Amino acid sequence: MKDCTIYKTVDIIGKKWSLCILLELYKGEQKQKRFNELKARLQDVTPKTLSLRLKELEEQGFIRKTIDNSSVPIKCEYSLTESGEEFLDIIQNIKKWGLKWKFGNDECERSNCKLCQL
Amino acid sequence: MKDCTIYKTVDIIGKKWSLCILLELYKGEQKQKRFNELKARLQDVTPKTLSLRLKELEEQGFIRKTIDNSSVPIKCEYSLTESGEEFLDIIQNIKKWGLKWKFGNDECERSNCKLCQL
DNA sequence: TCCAGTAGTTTCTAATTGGATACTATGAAA
DNA sequence: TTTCATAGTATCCAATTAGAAACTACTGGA
Repeated sequence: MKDCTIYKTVDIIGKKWSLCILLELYKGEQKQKRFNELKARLQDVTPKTLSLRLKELEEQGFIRKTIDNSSVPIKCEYSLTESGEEFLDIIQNIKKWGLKWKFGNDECERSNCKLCQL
Repeated sequence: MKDCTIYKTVDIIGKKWSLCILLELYKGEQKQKRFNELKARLQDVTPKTLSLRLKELEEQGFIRKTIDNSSVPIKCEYSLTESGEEFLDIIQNIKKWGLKWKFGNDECERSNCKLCQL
């Protein structure tokens, strides 16, 4: 059972901030986002946790990190890979499900989600 | 951010056996399944963990528990609710994603998943 | 020289989660 | 009376995960 695809995929993206990070990278015009930018948007995340999750997501191929050392200070930019973008369909369905069955639309209206474009 | 629908839904179903339990309840002809039956099918789960997850899933409305005390010993049967069934679309998409991007089809062929009808 | 902004890391602690193992209670059957 | 099957609990411990707070290293600019 532990070699079940579902089981293994949940191990990768079941952690507290993983899906929110992917969602945050999807939002807005600008698809490249910097560390401090993500930290500011995901209000309650600590730099330690954000750093760990970004590393994991990169290792697992959901996101890529590009380092722009043309200017100073160095800027690191994170963006979705192709597989990460495809995973957003799932996140979208989770949101739809959550809104339908668990949390009223109004909750989402009041929260940051109104900006999430899903 | 913590009132984000995604964040909250992951809190509910991000735990280790939750999705596998839902999947197990979906499989097969017989939609009602008993505790020991689930324990046997989800090979590595301990009764404690299974018990906790079933309670959570019931509280959250994914599954329902019906007690058949007509015969002895009492039989408890678990089955998906309507919202639980709808969540299986998401699980199916997670599986598709996992097979496409992370784990070869062959892995799933070798595992119990070949029986999962997703 | 000191501050600001970049992107994190370090340390310590707390909370959550999961596993191993043994145990409970019920009633029927051998 | 012991055993079996039902459906779990209880206890203890280990591992994982998350958070708070402070700190690092780099360089440019005031």
